[in-house]
Parts: sequence; C-alpha cells; structure tokens
Amino acid sequence: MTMNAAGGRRRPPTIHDVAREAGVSRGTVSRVLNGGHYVSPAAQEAVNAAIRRTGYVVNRHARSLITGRSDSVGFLLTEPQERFFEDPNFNVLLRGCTQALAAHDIPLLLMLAGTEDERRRITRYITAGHVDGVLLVSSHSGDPVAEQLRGAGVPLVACGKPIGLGSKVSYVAADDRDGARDMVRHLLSLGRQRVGMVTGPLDTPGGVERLAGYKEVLADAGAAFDERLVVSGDYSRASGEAGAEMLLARAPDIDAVFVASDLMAQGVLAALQRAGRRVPQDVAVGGFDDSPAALAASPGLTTIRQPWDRISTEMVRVLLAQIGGEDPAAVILPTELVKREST
Amino acid sequence: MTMNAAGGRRRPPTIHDVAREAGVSRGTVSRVLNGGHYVSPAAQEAVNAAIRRTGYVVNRHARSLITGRSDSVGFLLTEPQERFFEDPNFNVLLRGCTQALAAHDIPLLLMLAGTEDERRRITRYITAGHVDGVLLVSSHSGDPVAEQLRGAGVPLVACGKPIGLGSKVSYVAADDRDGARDMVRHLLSLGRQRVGMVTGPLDTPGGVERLAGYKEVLADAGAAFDERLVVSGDYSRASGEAGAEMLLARAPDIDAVFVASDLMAQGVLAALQRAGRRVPQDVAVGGFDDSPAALAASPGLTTIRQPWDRISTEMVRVLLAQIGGEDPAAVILPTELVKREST
DNA sequence: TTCTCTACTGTGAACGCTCACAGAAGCATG
DNA sequence: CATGCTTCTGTGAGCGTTCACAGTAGAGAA
Repeated sequence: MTMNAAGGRRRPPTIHDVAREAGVSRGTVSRVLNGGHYVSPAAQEAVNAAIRRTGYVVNRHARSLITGRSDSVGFLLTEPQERFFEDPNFNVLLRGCTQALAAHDIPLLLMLAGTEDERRRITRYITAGHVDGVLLVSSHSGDPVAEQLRGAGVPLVACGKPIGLGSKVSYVAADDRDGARDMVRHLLSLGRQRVGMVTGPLDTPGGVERLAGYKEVLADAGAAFDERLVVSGDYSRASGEAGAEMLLARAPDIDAVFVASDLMAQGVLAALQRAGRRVPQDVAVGGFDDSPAALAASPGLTTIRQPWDRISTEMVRVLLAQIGGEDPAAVILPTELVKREST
Repeated sequence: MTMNAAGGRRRPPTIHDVAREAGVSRGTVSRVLNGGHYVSPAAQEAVNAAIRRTGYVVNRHARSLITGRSDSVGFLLTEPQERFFEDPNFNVLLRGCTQALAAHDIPLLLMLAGTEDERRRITRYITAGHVDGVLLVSSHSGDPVAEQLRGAGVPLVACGKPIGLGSKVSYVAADDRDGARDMVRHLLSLGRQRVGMVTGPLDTPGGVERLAGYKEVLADAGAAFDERLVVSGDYSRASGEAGAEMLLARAPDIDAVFVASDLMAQGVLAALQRAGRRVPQDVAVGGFDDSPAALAASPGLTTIRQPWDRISTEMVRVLLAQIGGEDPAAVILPTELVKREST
C-alpha cells in the first residue's frame, strides 16, 4: 500500500482520486475537508474512509492559491540577535509558539531580520501575503518593521509591550510592574531598610515598568525615593557587576538589591562577593526572569518568573483571533515570585 | 503609490499586470523571473522596470502548484528537547541555517517532533511534499523519522553522523575524533602522565568518536590503555560531577581529564575543587564544544570548538545540492583547540 | 531564392483546490 | 397540487503561475 519506489516520488493522490474512490464529487470531499457542514453522515464516512485508504493529504499550495490565505505564520525576530537569540527564554518562547501553532496545523516560518537588507526582504515577503500573520519579538522602540507591517494591515502580535507604536497593535506581556512590586514587597518583608535597584534599559517597556513597580512599593511603604539607590543597566552581566559596584560606593549601607534581570543579578552577586558582602545575610538580592541563570547562580537566585509558556500560547491565540478578523488585543499575564537562597 | 487603505488589503499585482505594464506577454515575464534566459535585453529591462513600478512579488503558491516544489525547507528536531533545544549551540545552528537559506530566498519551517503524535503529523506533512527537504537534528540511533523520510525519498541532511542508518543519508559533522586527538595531545604536551576521560553516551557517534581519539593518542604515545581512567557520562553536568568522583576514587594520581562536553566539564571542575584539587596545577581539564558553559566556568575551560556556523552553512549547501538532484554526501569539518585557564 | 539555425516571443493548457451556483430530494404547509 | 424551506450534492469557473509548443524574425549558408 505504501510501497515507495526508490527512484522517483509517486504523484500523490488528489482530491479527485479521493472523490472517485468514495463515489462522490470533488465538492463533497472539499466540504468534508473543511469542517463537514452540509454533508450527509454517509458521505462523510465514505470520504474519510477514502482519505485513509489513499493516504491523501491536502495540497496546501492549491488551497492557498484560491483562498488567498497561506495557513502559515511568521516568527519574526528583529531584536539585535546578541541580546535575544542567545537568551534561553527565547527558546522557550519559540518552542511554545511552534507547538501552539502545530495544534492548529499551522507551520511556523522563522525569520531573522538582522541587517537592513534582511529587513527589507522579509518585509516584502510578509506584505506579499506569504504568511497570514506575524509573531514579533522586538523590544526596541519604534521598530520600523512593526510599523510597516501594521500599516500594510498584516495581523501582528508582539511579545512585550511595544514602545512608540499606536494602540492598534496587539501584544502579550508579563506584568512587569506587578512582578517588580512583588519582589520589592518581598525584600521589605524580610526587614530590609535600604533596598537598591539595578534597572534594565529605560528605553524598553520592561525597564520602565520594573522601575515603576519598585518606586510604587517604596512610596507605599512611606520611604522617600533615594536616587542614589538606583542605577541603570542594560541586562548584561557586566552591567550588573558595574551597577553593584556603583551602588556600594554611593550607599554602603545597602541591605537589599532588586535587579531587573537574572543575568545582571549574576554580576551583582559576583561584585557583592568580591566586596566581602555575604548574600543573603548582609545583602539580599532579587532578580527577574527566572532564567536558567537564576538556578546556576550561587547562591540560588530569588527571582520573578515570567510565564513564558503561557506567553507563547497567548500570542498564538491572539494572533489567530486577529487573522480571523477580531480586533487587536493586549494581554497581560501574571508573574510569580520564586524564592531561593539569595533572599 | 504604496498607499494602503486601512480596511482591506488590496489585491496584489499579478504576473499579468506586470506583462501589460511592460508590454510583453506572461511568458516573457516568467522567463525574466526565472533566470532571464532567452530574453532580449530590451524586454528584460522593461520587465524589471514594470516589476519595480508595480511592486510585484511572485505568488509562491501558484508557482509551487505547478512546479511541484515548495521552495521551502524544514528544520526538524526529533531530539528529546531537554537535551538539545536548550543547548546554546542549537541556537547558533538554527540561526545559521535560517540565514544560509535566506540567502537563497528559501523560508525555513521549524518542526518539533516531541511526542509520537507530533512525529506522525510531521512525517505526513513532509512526505506530502510540503517542504523540499529536511535539515535534521537527531543524534539518537535508529531514528524512525529519519528512516521513514529517507524511504520516502525526501532529501535529508543530518547534523552529526547518524547511527544505524544506511550510508545513503547525508550528514555534516565536526571531526570528533580529530578534535579529541588534539585535546589529548595538548594535555600530554603539558607533561601530564595520567590522563583520564569522561566520555559522552556511547550510543551516539560523538561519544564513540571522541573516545576513539583519546585511545589513539594514548596508544601512539606508548601508554597502555587503562580502563580505570575512563568513565562514561551522558553530557549532563551531574554526570560530569559523578564521573570525576569516580575517577578520583579509582585513580587518585590522575593529573588531567579530557571531558567529552563542556557541560560535563563544569561538573568535573566542581567535583575536583570539592576534592581539594587545584585546576590546572594538580589536574588539567579539557572540554569539548566551546559552548558558553566553557567561558562561564571558572577557571575558563580549555576546549575543542565545534564550527557550528560552518556546520549550518554546509548543511544547507548539501541539502540544496541534494534537492537539485545530486547524490547524498558526508562532510566532516575540522575542529579547533581553544586554550584557556583550565590547562 | 530557399533552407536551416538561433534567438526570442506569445498562447493555451495545466497544476489541485475552493467557491458560487444550480439543482435534487425530502418534508411540511398553504 | 403548488409552494416554500432545509439539507445535501455536483459542476464549472478560476486562483497565478510555469511549461510545452508553435511561431516569428533575422542571420548566415547553400
């Protein structure tokens, strides 16, 4: 039945073959394939049997040609690849999206727009309708690709709240502000008095929101905002190290640090240990992300888990809804405090 | 010219529009699109101008429908995802393949076959001709997917030498044996007398070859093979730790260890330090992979770099050649010794 | 002139599918 | 008996491209 000649691939069965085999017309087979409405149970059965017998698989190109849909989705990374592509969270996101799409039988096309040339080529590809929608990973503000795609009416869902784009773009993000609040509250609940912070880059929504959460909780606790306690980093390990050194110099009495990413927190831990401060006895350290870096750190890093698995499934859900004609939507997902040894 | 109504996407220009605009026939436009043979310079010029003016982009579905090609390639991961998808090298490989394919204007479809269901779905998808070929990442022996695809005549290139498949399957791999030889020679050149090894899993080609290289060099050096000096691991950090402990117990006079992966080497370093051995003074440690783990280790890990960027471009080259009708080919790429502080 | 060869061009006919439409059959209602 | 409604089925057209084929024009040779 499935004998395959070694030489050339056999011409695969078409909808016509199935129709003949089942004793019905092409139209009926097509209707069964597309949900089975207005098809008698008998015909339904006969068609399904014929499909099994012939090993028929729909020719997506022929279908797409007439429907105008491609039934595929692009996963577009415009981020500088050093920052994101090597982030383990990115893998979780990519895997989650792939699997969520697979459940709908929709293939994922991976698109990396590093150079200007690639940007142009990919934009062209997308706006030409070769994908039905785009899952976008791009946190830097005013991304030209995102604007172009939105302008061309391409369904689009961003990972993280895009800065500087109109409100008409969908996005799925973790609740950065609330996560930051949780962490700072946790540090205060341990009796810490002088809580410093190493922020992320302040031209990204995550950077801004996490700082805002920190400020809110301190204000609620009745503490005046002390700008000596805040330094800004760029999510890199090195910037965490530098940030911690600066904090120690400006406020030697510091007894806790909230760091806006786990990788930076690794740097903070190194700098603290070098300065002879014990963690968590002298200084408690809280990170953000719950990346593998948090587990690898010593001591194990207390951090805020971003729900990457849910982010991916939500991105897919929102995108498919938008492809189906619904309006853009924003989804904010809750974070979770993960306690380890560093606090 | 490019004004896009907010509401619905405009019907994109077809080859027909271009032909009318250029004052030639569809056939001529098609010929220009496909390499421009048998087209007069004047027509060539007119068509290109018309394409620019109209913003025409070929409809790949229509093309695929008639050519039978999809002009796309699948990137298939059948590996248990814990082992590979979280390996940073995987990212380098995936990125390299995506970019190499992009240079040929070929999209990459990401396919993850974790469960049995996914396997079946993906196999069906591929054998139905929805992709022209497959880049396969799968190191465990006798992968049923690989066999099925080869049996169906799907062009296929594996990353790493597949075990148990006939010789008819293409693959691209680093020269594991030679890399291992380099490392062991390096350890001997430092004057080390008792060189142990922690191997990878011996049901993978990498595991087998690296062990073979180790044995060869020791034999060449006139040392009898001492099986107490060899323990086997599974590429995990924990197995490196356990392996080192076993080595120390069986051969306390050991003064160097060749570890078949950087992650395991991290475990080895931890175990050695816990046992009070200084690295590299008392025991020199060499890894394999040159993954980020090698840099993150302390002391920095001397290791064998696998040329992941070249592996990806070669995989794409071999796959495209095979799609073009050439015979399967095997490519072995040289590795490189990277010296750091651990030796 | 006539023939052949090369370089180029245009024209149907497909590729496999979905969609709109027309029509048939069954059943209830007037 | 006609009429209308619902449920189901078959048919032709067409999506945008490539491909095979036929045909034209011009150059060179017989």
